[in-house]
Amino acid sequence: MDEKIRSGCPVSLGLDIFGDRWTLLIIRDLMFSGKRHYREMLGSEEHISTNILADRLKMLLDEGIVVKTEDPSHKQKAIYSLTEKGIDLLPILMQISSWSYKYRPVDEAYVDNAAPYEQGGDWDDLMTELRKVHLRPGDAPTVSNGPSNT
Amino acid sequence: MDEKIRSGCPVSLGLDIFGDRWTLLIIRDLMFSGKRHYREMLGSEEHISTNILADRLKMLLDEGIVVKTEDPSHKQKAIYSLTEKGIDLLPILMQISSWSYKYRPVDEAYVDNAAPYEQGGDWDDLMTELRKVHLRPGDAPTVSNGPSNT
DNA sequence: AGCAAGTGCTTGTATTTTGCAACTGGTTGC
DNA sequence: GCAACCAGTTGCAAAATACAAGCACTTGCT
Repeated sequence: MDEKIRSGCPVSLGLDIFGDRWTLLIIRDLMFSGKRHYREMLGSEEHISTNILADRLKMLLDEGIVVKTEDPSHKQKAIYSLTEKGIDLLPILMQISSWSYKYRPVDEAYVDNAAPYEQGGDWDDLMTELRKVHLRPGDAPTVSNGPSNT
Repeated sequence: MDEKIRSGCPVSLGLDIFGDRWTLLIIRDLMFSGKRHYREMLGSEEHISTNILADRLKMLLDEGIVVKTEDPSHKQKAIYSLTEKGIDLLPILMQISSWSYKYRPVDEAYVDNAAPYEQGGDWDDLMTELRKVHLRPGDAPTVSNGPSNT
């Protein structure tokens, strides 16, 4: 089930998916904070509501940006991972960060991390790293989420 | 008059401003479609509502991302221009486009334009061009809207 | 064996934002 | 002097969001 498409413009088509206050923060958690579980993302400092998080994760699964697997250590635990499509969102997050470092009051706690994310940075290394962590080959999703199930 | 800040994270700080369905489309209109007037933006194919457009333009003026000047040709006409801060959003739009070209059903009408926007493209030339068109030196905003920040 | 804490959510409700359509006060061209 | 155009504003319904509980389990501890 595709979300509503407003036009064939590439900017618009991107925003149709992640043009909201929360979606890219979930991606950020997966990419940079090493958060892989629902409760961890709930605990991020922006305090996303549990129903919104559930809704967005469902959408990201539907879109093939994220996959869900079982955690062997706990039958109720789910591990969320980025797909290649999700990892490819990194340059967008990087450019947003870059702009914010220039124009917004970024917290000092983040400034240390700023260097590697600077313009012309080595995103490729970072993406390679993300692929290693998220894209374990042969690791098909074990928690099926039939597109558009209830 | 700062909008609500959820955290000091650079991604979050960016989304606090343009993390919605419409704001970046307005920037796109100013950047790529040569639209400089209210009515022109209203006419874009995504059909933004007039109250939303008015609201977002007000916010963008407050944030110093856009400035408003009088159109000498018509006393009621206003010209909207990007500031440097606004022009610096170009890399974000480019990365969004790039991702959409790869993963979304971009309309054929846009595919011709795709080439110059490809990865590693020469955004600098485009930004130089935008500065020429939007940043006319000594052209201070003639319609004051009391920006409350830098 | 029993219980508290933890798991990914769902449900219900109040508040906020959005979408839609009509309308406003003024300007301009003919 | 009048229709078309200008940048918006206003009012209302619908949708999205935030907040707080609750649910059906599983796990670790005793």
